[in-house]
Amino acid sequence: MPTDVGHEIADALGTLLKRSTREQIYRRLTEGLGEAVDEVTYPVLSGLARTGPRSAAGLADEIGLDRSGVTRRATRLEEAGLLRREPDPADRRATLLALTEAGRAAIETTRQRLAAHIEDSLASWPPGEAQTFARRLHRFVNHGPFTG
Amino acid sequence: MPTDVGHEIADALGTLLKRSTREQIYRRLTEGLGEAVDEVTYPVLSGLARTGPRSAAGLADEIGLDRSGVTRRATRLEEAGLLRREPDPADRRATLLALTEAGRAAIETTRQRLAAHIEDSLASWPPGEAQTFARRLHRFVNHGPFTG
DNA sequence: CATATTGCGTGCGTCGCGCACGCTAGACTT
DNA sequence: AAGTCTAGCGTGCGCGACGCACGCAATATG
Repeated sequence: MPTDVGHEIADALGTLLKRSTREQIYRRLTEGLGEAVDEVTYPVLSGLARTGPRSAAGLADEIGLDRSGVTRRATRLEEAGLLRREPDPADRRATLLALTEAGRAAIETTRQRLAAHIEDSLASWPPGEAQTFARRLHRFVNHGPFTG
Repeated sequence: MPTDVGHEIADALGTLLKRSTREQIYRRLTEGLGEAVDEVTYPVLSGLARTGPRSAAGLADEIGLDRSGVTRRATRLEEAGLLRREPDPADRRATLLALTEAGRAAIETTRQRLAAHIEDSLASWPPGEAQTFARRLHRFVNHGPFTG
């Protein structure tokens, strides 16, 4: 029960990033999406859903992976019918990665399900606290100690 | 910019668990500890610091890893002088994993440094908000949607 | 005393990753 | 216009981490 803010957050992060916790979260994140979607491929789908069709290099930058990794994941997702490669009309060497309808539907469904699960679990919190927490967490993750 | 609590938290978690973010956090978590300590071995040290000397099996359970993994990490840390194996006086097949003084010092130093970094980054938050956030985060991680 | 069980450590196969290379296509120089 | 340089993608290779299954030693059980 540290009264120290920094330590409390640090410990929470440690727990959150542990393999077991991480895999449990991802298992739920990818539940029912078929075996093509897992901890590794999820960020590809998620990234594409956020930004729309995109080159492999750009996507690699965003999810912090080597381009070769993106290529391989994309191939797996392509074979599963969740993603398609389309030639960039403006640049004939580039290939745009885009979600198929199935891909979009899959990730959207799971996002909904996960969000519902989280909200259920937070239903016992005092009213308003969950909203505040969500905003703070968002701020912490996107503009906090690890993102400059 | 979802007003939806569940989605906002889900997205934040997604970002947080991305490889790039994760590795950045761990890089800072293990900064200056020598190359024996990294994303993989850190939970071993952290777990031992929390619970004291412990059997490999028990530790494996806690950090959600196979026993073989714990064995290997322990060996690495042992060679680096951060951990020592001592026979369990009560059971001669068991080996207790315990931090050495160097191990304890190393992880303590880093915990301090990380906590300070986090607090620095949160210094611009309105007074009290950081404390509240830390408590909520702790609750979310340890008694939230993914820990029953 | 014989058998089953527990606890560790190790060999093996699998998987994900980064790096470096080759190939194609566009950009730039002269 | 031709030659060279750069950008973008995919693939082969080696590395490291992991889980599984086995063997060995020690304890529990009947």
